[in-house]
Amino acid sequence: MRIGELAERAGTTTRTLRYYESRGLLPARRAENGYRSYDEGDLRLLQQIRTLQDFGFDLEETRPFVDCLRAGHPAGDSCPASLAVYRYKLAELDALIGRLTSVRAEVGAQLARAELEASADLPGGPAPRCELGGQP
Amino acid sequence: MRIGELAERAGTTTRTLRYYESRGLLPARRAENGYRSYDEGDLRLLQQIRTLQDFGFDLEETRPFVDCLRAGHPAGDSCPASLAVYRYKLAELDALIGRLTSVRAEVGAQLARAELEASADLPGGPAPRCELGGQP
DNA sequence: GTATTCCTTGACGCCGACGTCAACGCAAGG
DNA sequence: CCTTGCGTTGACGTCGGCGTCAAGGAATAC
Repeated sequence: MRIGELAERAGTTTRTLRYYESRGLLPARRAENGYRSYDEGDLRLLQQIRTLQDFGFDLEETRPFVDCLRAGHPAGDSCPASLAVYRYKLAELDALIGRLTSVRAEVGAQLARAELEASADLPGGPAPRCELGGQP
Repeated sequence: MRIGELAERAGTTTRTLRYYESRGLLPARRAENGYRSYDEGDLRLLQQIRTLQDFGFDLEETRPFVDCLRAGHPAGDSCPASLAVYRYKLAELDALIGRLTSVRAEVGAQLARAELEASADLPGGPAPRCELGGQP
């Protein structure tokens, strides 16, 4: 199959495939007329790349999976190098999620505080101050 | 104060300050010799920007806070536009954290599965299969 | 005077994963 | 023959937030 068909079947673009080839990730055989020629195996490699990309893996990080598949293994993650990337990625995700979660808490707190102060300034007077048994 | 001092006091670089000015975010007065001149108020503005940047806000998203401070309000988030950015950012953070969390779960599951399959292939035979009361 | 350190503007570099355009070749249908 | 629609390579553009020179002026120390 040619580049356009592969791109369409994988839900990507020809530009992307040429880019992968330029990175040495997905080299293509060539037909007599110079056209790139792909088979079903290439589609599988490409699907592996795309899946990991969707997970947010860097392109380089997909390489062990692709190599693993091309080495004849049943799955891209059947090789130790792939597992290492999984583990690294998990640690990275945990760190990122942790940071974002604490940022979310901070921002949420700031918003709550700012909203309080705003509602305390707007109406007629310092605030309703609710009906607490304080200083009358 | 001049640009170097402001940068140092804010823990950033002169390049960053010039960049902010080029974006119209933190314009500077000029001394007679052409040097940029800042005061304590500018430091406050800059600190506001840096805080939000550390939270992951885009530079443009800090603009309402800076404008708010410059308008004389006690805090950068004392204005409705700032609160709107807070809310937008919270939604964005929630969406991102959600995506990352589901990706983390996916990757974790893939790792577990791949590790299982690896350990089932390596040793002498299909697996130890533990000592369960099964088919002897 | 001169050495040092600050300041000025301008402009290119970087990063990743492509998008987009240019200018061309090749194959097939009418 | 001509058009249409694939393919080819090459090269520049994108985005954000600066880093990193380069070439020069200004203020201070000695």
